[in-house]
Amino acid sequence: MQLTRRAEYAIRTMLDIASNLDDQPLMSKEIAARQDIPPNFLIQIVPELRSAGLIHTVRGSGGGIYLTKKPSEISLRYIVEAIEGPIALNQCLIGEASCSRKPNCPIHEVWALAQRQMLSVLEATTLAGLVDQSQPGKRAGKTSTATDVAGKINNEVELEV
Amino acid sequence: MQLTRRAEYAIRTMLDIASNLDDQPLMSKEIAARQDIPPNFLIQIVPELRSAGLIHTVRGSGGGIYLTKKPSEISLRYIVEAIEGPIALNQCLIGEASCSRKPNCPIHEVWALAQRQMLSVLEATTLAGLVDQSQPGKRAGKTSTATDVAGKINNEVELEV
DNA sequence: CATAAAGTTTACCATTTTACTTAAGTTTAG
DNA sequence: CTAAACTTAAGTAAAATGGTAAACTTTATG
Repeated sequence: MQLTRRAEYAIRTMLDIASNLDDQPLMSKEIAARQDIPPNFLIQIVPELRSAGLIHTVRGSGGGIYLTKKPSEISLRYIVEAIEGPIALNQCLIGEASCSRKPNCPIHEVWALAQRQMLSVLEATTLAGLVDQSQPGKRAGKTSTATDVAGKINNEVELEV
Repeated sequence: MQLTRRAEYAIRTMLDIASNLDDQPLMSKEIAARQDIPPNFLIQIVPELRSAGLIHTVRGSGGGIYLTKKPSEISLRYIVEAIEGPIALNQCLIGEASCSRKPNCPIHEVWALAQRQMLSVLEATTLAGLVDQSQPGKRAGKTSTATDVAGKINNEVELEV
């Protein structure tokens, strides 16, 4: 019931790159040092982010990592699922035919709702929003922070049961 | 990031007992058979529910299990935490001093919000509500189903960031 | 009072996941 | 050509997961 370290490190890495204002790619080692990530662990995570299409990597001297999309287009959910695969708070929420007790299992419905609530936060939160929150003052335009999301959730997020 | 089988089985067990209209205690074996739980696994889970104060157990012939509280007073969160310990979607949400990156870690804030959203569902859902949902027709008075909760979440649940 | 029914306790087990570490590549700028 | 940087593939110790099994205690009932 907990985020893995891999995924947490992936989020920190993405956030570190998004916070980088220069155009030159960032080295994995630098990111690891800044974000308290075991460097040899991070170089294992980087290829996964690349396979998921979240980053580009440049090999060789002077190489490094940069984002493939704008920070405002990358949600936390997307990063987590790139590392851990689809989020499912209960086994019965995996795929369609994964629970023999459906239909009419009230337990299933509750977890489905709990998961939608959680995902709505992870989807509404983008790297751009997180950068704004850690770098106030520099905030520019339409991004989304946890505080913003908290206000929105109760008004705008669609809920269906 | 997923509920353990232990906790899922614990929920089914509690729901099975709450659905029982007789006054006599239910046998662990019967519950296991009805709820698709490996019987030898369930007899390991039952003592944990007892230690947590959720059920009373009666030993010896004619013994069995019954609830210590009214189904309307037992939330899903309570059952899950009885088995798995406190829920924490991210390591940094465990206790107080568990994250060296606080304060001002935007990642922490997002997970805290996501967790509150999830917990609000698990707290608002009681065994009584679940019983109602699986046994329509017999519904009596003020209980809470997933559908009800979905309606409530956006209006009544307190959110602070 | 014997016995079977029921929960209790403890120990064990195989498999998978987690969080890393290590080492031998490959690519590319300079 | 060589050092910087990512790539690939193993390996590994510890913990969690999902069970199974066996010996034990308590209690109703005949």
